[in-house]
Order: sequence, then C-alpha cells, then structure tokens
Amino acid sequence: MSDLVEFRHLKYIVAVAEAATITRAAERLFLAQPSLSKQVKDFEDELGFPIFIRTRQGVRITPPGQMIVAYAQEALLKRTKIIAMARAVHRGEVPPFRLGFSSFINPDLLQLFRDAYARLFPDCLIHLSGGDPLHLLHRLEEGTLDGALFPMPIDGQDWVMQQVARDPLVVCMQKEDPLARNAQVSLSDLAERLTIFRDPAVHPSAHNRLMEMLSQVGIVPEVSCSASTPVDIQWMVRAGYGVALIDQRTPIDSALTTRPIAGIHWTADTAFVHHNDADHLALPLVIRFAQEMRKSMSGKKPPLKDQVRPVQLELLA
Amino acid sequence: MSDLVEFRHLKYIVAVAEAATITRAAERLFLAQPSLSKQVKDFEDELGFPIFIRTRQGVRITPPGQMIVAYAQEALLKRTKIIAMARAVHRGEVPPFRLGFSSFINPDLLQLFRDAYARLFPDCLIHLSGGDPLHLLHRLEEGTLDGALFPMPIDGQDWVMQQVARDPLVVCMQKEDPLARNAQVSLSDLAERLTIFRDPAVHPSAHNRLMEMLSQVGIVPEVSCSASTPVDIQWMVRAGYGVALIDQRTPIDSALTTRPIAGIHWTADTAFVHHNDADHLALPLVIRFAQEMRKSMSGKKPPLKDQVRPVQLELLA
DNA sequence: TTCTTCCATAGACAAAAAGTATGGCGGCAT
DNA sequence: ATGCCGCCATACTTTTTGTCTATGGAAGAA
Repeated sequence: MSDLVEFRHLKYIVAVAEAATITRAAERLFLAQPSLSKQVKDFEDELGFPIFIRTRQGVRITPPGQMIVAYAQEALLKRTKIIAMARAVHRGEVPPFRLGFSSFINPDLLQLFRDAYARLFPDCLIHLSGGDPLHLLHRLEEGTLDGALFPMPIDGQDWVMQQVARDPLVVCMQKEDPLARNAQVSLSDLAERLTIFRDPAVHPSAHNRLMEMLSQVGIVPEVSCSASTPVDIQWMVRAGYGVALIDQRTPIDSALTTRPIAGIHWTADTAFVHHNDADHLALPLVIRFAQEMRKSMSGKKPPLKDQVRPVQLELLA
Repeated sequence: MSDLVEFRHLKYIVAVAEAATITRAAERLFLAQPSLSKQVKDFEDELGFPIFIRTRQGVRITPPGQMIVAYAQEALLKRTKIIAMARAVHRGEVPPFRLGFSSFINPDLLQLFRDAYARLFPDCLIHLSGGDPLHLLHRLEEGTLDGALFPMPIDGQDWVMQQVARDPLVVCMQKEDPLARNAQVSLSDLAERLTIFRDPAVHPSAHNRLMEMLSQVGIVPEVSCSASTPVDIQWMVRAGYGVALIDQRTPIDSALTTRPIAGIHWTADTAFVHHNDADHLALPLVIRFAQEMRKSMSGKKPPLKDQVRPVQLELLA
C-alpha cells in the first residue's frame, strides 16, 4: 500500500514545495535534477495522485499534495526529535520528571501516570511531591516542578492543562449510617448531613465551585469541619462528624461506604497541568500520554454504583 | 543526522519487537534472516545505541529502544492514515465539514478555523450553522454536525472539547457614557449599571458561571434585559438600557466602546467541541489544529500579572 | 555429545537510487 | 521571428545498497 513511501520522499517533496522548482530543490539537496524528478514521480505514482502540477516556471502544489507536504514537514521534525530524545535516554541524560500531585486525586491515576512514564521513558525517574494545589502551582511557576496532577478547576492563565479523569462525586458515610440502607442519598438528606469538606484554603476555586453546585440544588451547607487530605476527611466521617463528598474512586476506610446522590451527576475532574514555559525533555510525550488518558477515560464511563476499594498505593519505588 | 533512518527500518524493528526474535520476524516479513539482522544493525549504528539486546533465546528490547519502537508503531500508522486521507481528498470524497458556532464567539476565530481548514483540506467545503449551544449540542449528538465552536463552560460527558481562545471580558457602553471617561470601570459602577445579559436559556451553564463570578465580587445583578446575540446586546446598550459584559474581541458598533473592569481579569473562553463518537474524515487533523490554536493563543497572552488572579471559566462544568 | 535454535559475518547478485547526456517546450529579449 | 534561457522529462550508465545463500559460533536441550 504505502510501503514504498520513505522519509527520503518526504524530504524531497518538502524541498520541492519550498523551492517551487524541482531544479532549485535538487541543488539544495545536492542532487541531480533528473534524480529528484524521478523520485517525486515515483512517489506520486505510489500515492495515486500528483503532488505537484508542472508548469514552465516550476511546480505548483495540488490540494492533496498540500496535505502530504504538511504531513511530511511534521513527520520529519518528529523523527529527529524522537531520535534525539531516545539518544538522551540512552545516555542517561533525562533528568527526573518532577511531578506534583494533590492528595485528593485518585491514586490509581498517579499509578497510571507512573506506569505510562516508565513505558515511555524506561529507567527514567519520577520525583513525586504531594501538596495542595496552590503550593504546587507556585512550584510549577518557579520551575521546581515539571508538571502536576490535581482537581479542576484551576485558576490562572499561565497553565496548560489537560483533563485526565472524571469520576462521580459520591457521599461518604459510615457503613452503619441509616443513609447507607438506601442505594442513593436524597438531596434533602444530604443537605442535613453534609458538614465535612476539603479545607477551602487548600484549593479555593474547587471549593467555590462545589459551593456553587450545592447552592444550585438549594443546599447551603454549614462548613463545620474541613480537612486537608481525603484520609482526614474519612477520619472525620468515621468519628461521626457527618458525611462528606468524595471522588468515587478514592480508596476508603473499611468502616466506611459510599452512595450516589439521587438525581445528581456531579463529578470530580482531574487535570494534568504544566507551566507554559516548562520544557522538560519528556514533556511533549507526557502531554500526549495525558491526551490518551482523557480519551480512554471518556470511552468507558464509570457505572454509577459504589464499590469499596481499599487500595493502598506505594508512593515511591 | 537521522537521514538514514527510513520507514523500512521502523517497520522492521516493530516486527522484531513483536516477534521477539529476528529469525521469526524475518519470516513474518518474508525476508532472509541475515538481511533483517543487517538492517537492524545499520539502524542501531545510525542511532548510536542498541535497540535490542541479543540473547540466545532471541532479543530483548532496551529502554531507549522501547521509545523508538513505540514511535515507530505510531509513525507507521500515521503514514498510512494520512495517505488514505489525501487520496480521499484527491477523489473528492471528503464530505463537507459541518461546523456549528455560537453567535457569541469571536468572528476572527471562525475565520481562523475556516482558513486552517482550507489549508489542511484544500477544496473541501465547510457547512456552517449558527445557533445556540444547547441546540448545537443536540445536533452534535444526533450526528448532524461534525464539530462546533462555542463559549465555555460546556455541560455533559459525551463531548471532547479543546479550548481554542481566551479573551478578556470587558464592559460595553455608549461612547458618551460617563463611565467611558475613565480607563477602567470600578466594580461599584459595574454593579449599578450592569443590566444586559445573554439570554440565560441560550447557554445556562455559561450564564450560571457568570452569575457566580459576579456574586464572588459582591454583585448580584438584576437581569432586566437579555438577548440572544451580541448584536442584540449592543443594540440594547445603544438604546440606553444599561451596560453589558462582552468578549473584548467582539466587533462593536461605532457608537459604543469598551472598558476593562478595575482589578478583575475575567475571560471569555471558546472551545472546539465534538461528540465522542464523531468520525468525520477530517476530524483528527481538525483536532490537532485546534490544539495549535490553543498553543498560539497561550503564547501571546494578555500582559496581566498583578495581585488579582484572573478567574478562569472552568474547562468542564 | 549431538542436535537445535538463535544471531552474525561474508560474498554474490539484484534492485534501486543517483548521475550524465539530451531533448522538448514555452517565455523573453534581441 | 529567432536564438537563448530555464524548466522538466526521458534514456541510459554508474554506484550504492538491500537482499540472498552459505556458513560459523554460541548456548541450551535431549
């Protein structure tokens, strides 16, 4: 099919497209004009359509030819780039990727990220730093982190972000809680019992958004307890201070359980974020991997049923 | 540099990586084993590092080799894909791209999109449909649109979206308005005069978001006038009904002017959206183009860098 | 040991890329 | 006009290189 198309051909047509005549392109490539003519012609024969229209003054590009030339430019750049990166990996010149993460993100996600990184950059290290989003953003800004995973939304214009996960937001309660008898929690029950929150100072924009969502369904909760990690939140739930909203895929304490909210489909969204000016060698591939994560995530929508998954993640290997 | 690396090499190393022995890979490729051995070796010499470690049982891949193999697989797929697309363009088999857009998006953006499409798919048509986001989303869902441009945030889980623009939100007023005498509008002045809004029914999530941002700075506006297009909004401003918030890059009536809000950096964000299941031939390239748009946008960001953090319209509601 | 299964090397051959020579065709200046 | 120049195509030769066959070595299995 297209097995006769080689990088050589791509290089040639890019040169021809730039030089606008085959003769001049041949000079630029240190090639005899008939050699180049033939290569271009062979390429066109293989494709099944002309890339260039020959005129007396030189060549003019055809519409599908334009697509091919654009592709060729990109493919050539990418080839040299990947090879340079692989050489750097071989020489052990890839600095550790410094990844920040909020303790509120799903640990599976962090694991997924690490696995993918190990696959893309074998034998290259990841340095993990936990922390609250405001602090992590600051570190991204000052360049002491290369990227971070944390809950959306994220304020600011200097960030490039890529959503990588979306999980239902569910109510976390004691297993013996009367609410746990039903498959779902009603809004009115939630309104009455919801008292435990993530510390607003830890991630103000996410807190505000949650408050907004609650107020839209007529709940103006009393924020009587706030915690800076999911573990602390669960401790408070266990200690009987009330119920809390958590990401469905948070690993939870064995004495606790979760229930969805009736008629509501709120979600906890996670993004991979890096600074506009960040330039870690691995970043381009990491970003593309984050896009894959988003795609695979949107493919399999989580079924809205609660499950207890007491998984403990080993943070540093 | 890497000019000796050809698609042939990529194909070979992918086969070797899959077969785990050079001998079996050679069979699969209908090639003699020494031929394949030599090609792999030549490739490795060119790269400067081994892709495979030879053992008696076959070959094992090296860390940088893994990167190269992963790249090779992708590059080979992409080559055939692009060629197939270009052939389709040549045969005139590309159906028109049905693009929806909200009248509230910046017209430059639509033009940019159309220009890019014309560049990527020369001689291929775009069918444009204006409308309100709820209606456009419905059409995306039923498959009568291939993609759409409209203001964020966007509700729902079935969408793939890509932010493509971010512009400051400014106050639109008559040129003779007393507020126009100052370079900026104070929040208290805004609170008093802001009465004209986009019709909430046109894009409820965006309206709610705006209301939330306003309430965060202590403004609970009276929505006395609503309009379904920027033109109608400007007509109301001109007719003296009050002031309105608009995208800074909206083309405005000659009798009107705009002013930023003091200490506030709200933005109007635009996204390119398509359905999870959409599969227009051009979509992959269009999506990549949308990513470019985002990058170029974040490159020339407005030079605002003071104490008040700009509020981002969240990526996903 | 002996057989098998890998991979590497060497030399012959064939395919294909690059080079040289030449011709046609249409502008352009004389 | 007419002759010159620039551009591309074709025909044929040379050089490069990809592929083949034959063969050897090394390590695990019988």
